[in-house]
Amino acid sequence: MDYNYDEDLDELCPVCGDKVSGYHYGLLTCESCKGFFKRTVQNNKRYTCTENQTCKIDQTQRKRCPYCRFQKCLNVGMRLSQLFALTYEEGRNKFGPIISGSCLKQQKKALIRANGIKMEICSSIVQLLRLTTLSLPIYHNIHPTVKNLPPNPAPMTPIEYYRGPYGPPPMTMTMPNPTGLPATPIPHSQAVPLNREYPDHYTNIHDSTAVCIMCTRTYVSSSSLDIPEVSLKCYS
DNA sequence: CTAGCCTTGACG
DNA sequence: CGTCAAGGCTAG
Repeated sequence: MDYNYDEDLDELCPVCGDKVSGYHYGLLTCESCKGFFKRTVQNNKRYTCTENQTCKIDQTQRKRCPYCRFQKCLNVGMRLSQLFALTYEEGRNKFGPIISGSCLKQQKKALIRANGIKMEICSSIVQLLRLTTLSLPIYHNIHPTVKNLPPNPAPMTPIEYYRGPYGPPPMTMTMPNPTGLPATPIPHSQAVPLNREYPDHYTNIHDSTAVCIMCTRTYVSSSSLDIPEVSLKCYS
């Protein structure tokens, strides 16, 4: 439970409320939810909920309904790195250390300082920031199944979540870059705040707030949240 | 099956 | 070399 890679990670898992052990599949989660998400996707697990698919998931009850747990994993924003790896060269997720590392931690701390907001909202913003940094040409090459994620909280099975046009690839499969785009950062002129066209169904944030981490430009926001520009990275 | 610990590989 | 995240391993 207290296996911690980083003493700084004193926050709670957005899925079950356990102590986070680091960034896993796109956001700060605990070790158990990381493993659960891994097993679920890896083995194409199919769960069913014996209740109303609204089971409460917390540290003590997370074992009771894997269905609702997995839904919550998706709802809070857990994603395969594959989606992000598409934006860089193929192979291991190289996006993670850039977006998920100290950069985001710093961002989150700044958010908390600036706005006094808590973990749940932070996760949403973190997720929002991710989505807003994908360039449109690359976004179009993300598999439609992932792109057309159903509205929250529509249920989704692991296989639906993960299925590709040629059948489910193995977990460790690296996706070739279908665009032929160079494995280089995207110039900010091409970086489009995607949530304007494609609202993030999993964060419930549908305003037009968008921050381009490629150029530190903060787009007009209809949100009252003040997103600081700390740690925004410019690659151009 | 769950969850904690370990190993591996990428990156700065 | 240190850090980080993904995946492997295994005790319970």
